[in-house]
Amino acid sequence: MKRNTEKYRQILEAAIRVFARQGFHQSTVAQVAKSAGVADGTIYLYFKNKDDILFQFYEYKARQVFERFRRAVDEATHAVDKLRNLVRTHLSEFQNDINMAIVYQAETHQHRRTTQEIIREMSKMYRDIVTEIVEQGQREGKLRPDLTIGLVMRLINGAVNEVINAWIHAGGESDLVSMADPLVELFLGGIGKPGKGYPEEA
Amino acid sequence: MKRNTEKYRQILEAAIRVFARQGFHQSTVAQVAKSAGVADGTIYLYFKNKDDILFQFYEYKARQVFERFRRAVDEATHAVDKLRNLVRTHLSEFQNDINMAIVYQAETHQHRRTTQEIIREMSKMYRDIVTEIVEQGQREGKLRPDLTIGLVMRLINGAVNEVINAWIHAGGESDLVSMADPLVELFLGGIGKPGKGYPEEA
Amino acid sequence: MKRNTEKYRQILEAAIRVFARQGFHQSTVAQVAKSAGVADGTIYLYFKNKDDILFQFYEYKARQVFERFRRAVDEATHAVDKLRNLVRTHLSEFQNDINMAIVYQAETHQHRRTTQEIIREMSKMYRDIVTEIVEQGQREGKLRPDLTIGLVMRLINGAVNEVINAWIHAGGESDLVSMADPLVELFLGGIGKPGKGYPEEA
Amino acid sequence: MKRNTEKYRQILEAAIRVFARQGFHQSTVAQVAKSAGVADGTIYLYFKNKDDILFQFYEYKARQVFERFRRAVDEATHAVDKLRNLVRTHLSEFQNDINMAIVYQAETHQHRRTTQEIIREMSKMYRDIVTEIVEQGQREGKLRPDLTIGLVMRLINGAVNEVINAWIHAGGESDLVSMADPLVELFLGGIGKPGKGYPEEA
DNA sequence: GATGAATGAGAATTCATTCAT
DNA sequence: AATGAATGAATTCTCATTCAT
Repeated sequence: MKRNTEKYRQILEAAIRVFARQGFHQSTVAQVAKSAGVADGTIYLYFKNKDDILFQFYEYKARQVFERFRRAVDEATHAVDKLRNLVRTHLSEFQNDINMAIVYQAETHQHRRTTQEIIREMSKMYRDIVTEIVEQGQREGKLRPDLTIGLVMRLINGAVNEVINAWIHAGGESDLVSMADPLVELFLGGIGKPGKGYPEEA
Repeated sequence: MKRNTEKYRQILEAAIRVFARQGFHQSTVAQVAKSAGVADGTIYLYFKNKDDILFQFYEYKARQVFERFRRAVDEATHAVDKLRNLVRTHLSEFQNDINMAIVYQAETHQHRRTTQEIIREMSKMYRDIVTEIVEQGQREGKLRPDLTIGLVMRLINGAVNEVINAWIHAGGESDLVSMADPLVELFLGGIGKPGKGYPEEA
Repeated sequence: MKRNTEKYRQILEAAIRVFARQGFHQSTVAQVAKSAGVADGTIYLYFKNKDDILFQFYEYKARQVFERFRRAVDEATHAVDKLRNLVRTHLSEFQNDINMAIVYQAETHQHRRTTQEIIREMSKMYRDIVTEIVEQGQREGKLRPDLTIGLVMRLINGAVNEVINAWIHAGGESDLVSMADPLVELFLGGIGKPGKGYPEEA
Repeated sequence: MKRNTEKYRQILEAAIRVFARQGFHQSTVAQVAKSAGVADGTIYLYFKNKDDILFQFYEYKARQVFERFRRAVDEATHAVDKLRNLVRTHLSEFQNDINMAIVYQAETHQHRRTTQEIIREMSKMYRDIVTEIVEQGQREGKLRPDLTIGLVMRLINGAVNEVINAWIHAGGESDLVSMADPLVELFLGGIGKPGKGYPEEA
């Protein structure tokens, strides 16, 4: 069960390619093997079973992505810049690897026992980042003081995910990253006309 | 292939129950039959095949829900109230039928040929509603004039979906509808502190 | 289990139609019922089960045909005329009812327990007719005295069946009966050139 | 989908055995697998599906037989000897492999889409052989000059098939090949008494 | 380590037959 | 007698997984 070998990576990438095209369930181990250029049995030298491939996808690919979110956020000083970095990185990472994006979006909502734990962990990572940004932003006086962290996280993550989904559905052609700044402005300012009672009175 | 009979409804509800618990793919027709209290073969008197059950779920259940969104929105006069009704109804419909919610959230991201068309149709319905709200809100001077409809739709739909997902993951115990107003306020006012440069200058 | 009623005949005819188009096995009882304009369950008021429909086909249709062979043969006085009548009637009966012809030719070679007995019986009828013709023909000095009855029967029946098969394969358009006299001449005279050593020396 | 392997042959032979005993339709893939001593799934490594087994039977077994007809005919110089070789080989090939004989006779009259093409092809092969024999025989002055090829082919093929069928029904015990020469004499001389008006005047 | 042939459990689906109405 | 909805046994086929080479 060697990880970090060239063949491990080769199989995992092939799997993501195949899963992206057909969905995890519609894909067969034989297809993954063929796409990876190895024999069917070889898969089992690197992965416990088919489910484990998906698990490793989260463990090895998705986790990496989330760690880059962390790093991107850390590169900024102010909360609003951190937020901008978060959204930008989120979009650019998914744009850079559309197969990863497709698999992530499609399989994350299936309540699989195998992946439940790690998905929860990544969700927590995201929440931690947003929490940090919100609290710092409030200290900096840049964000409203009455925010519910959980709700803000859902607002941000939900909207970004939805933008990614739309991009996938459209074929992944357009420039996803260019949506980052408009999105952030929307997060910050909302859709209500300023000075019209929303939401200063809240 | 009788629709609208008692047995049809009975099987469809059973299927949703089973799919919600195990996911569509992990569920067998035999399980659905057992849960519906009918013989395996009976399923095929009402549904073309297993995929057709999922299709009918969208056609018969989800479509109904989206039509209720439409009606709820139509009951309000002003754009902001329409938005509030949309979000409230969205949350309350899903809260009222958690199995429907689970199946909808889990299966909508799978790019199944069978369901693609109807999902796209519902997505369009949603976009039409948001478009109407935004345009009216702008005419009323309540919403910012520089909004990109697509982005606003993703903001709203994405955030609401994410809230629903979190609720599902938490076991569906809490009161989902109570999140409606806070969410709407967030949409309208954003998270930025008013008067701090976001986004009045835009 | 009423026979000889109008509905019995109606179902049997429908069955033959359906079996002719699709083969016995590929046909479903539901298709037969539909083609007969009755409910599925009604079939079982007239036939024990699906196999019984095929059995009744032989019992009621094919047997009738073979009895007409008998009668046609009896109408002639001389052996050669009897033979001619046999072949003519054989061809004309099958030409008159192509569905019967198709089902008979297709299903007779399947060694079904249900139909074995009656097929054997009809085979015996045929052999009796041929035996009679041959023996009479020999007494009349018109047929060679050294014939093996079994072989003659196979020659005649086999050739006639083959002609019918070819006709079916060709779509049943051409005039089958017109092959009768040429066939009989072939039976009588063979394909060898007379006086060239065949088969007088044998 | 490896052909020409030992296991391929093993499964095909087992299938023919099972089909001969029960008929193609009455046989299950599981029975074939068991009879071949392999697992059910193994069948599908060598055959596309159940129908393909029957197709391969024609492609690999029956075609071989027909090619032996060709070769046997080519070994003779004179038309009548060619005819004799054809009939002898036909009977001896079927006698040598009674299971093949049973399956061939039983399934050839079912108008299956899968096998239609190859059966037609073999039928054409047979017709070509007969045509060649007849034309050569006429040139040699040994066969009547007024023969209809199609009819002659049906006479020969039909009679031979009928002889084979009778042999199968009788349990395949008797010596089939010994019927060859009597059959050929019958073909050549017919059943009519020479000099009695059949068919010298034609 | 790598292979890929073989396995056999498991699932979808069909359809002859029954039986309450 | 007639119906046709319901049944569930039976069958084909798939595919994750194993293991001898």
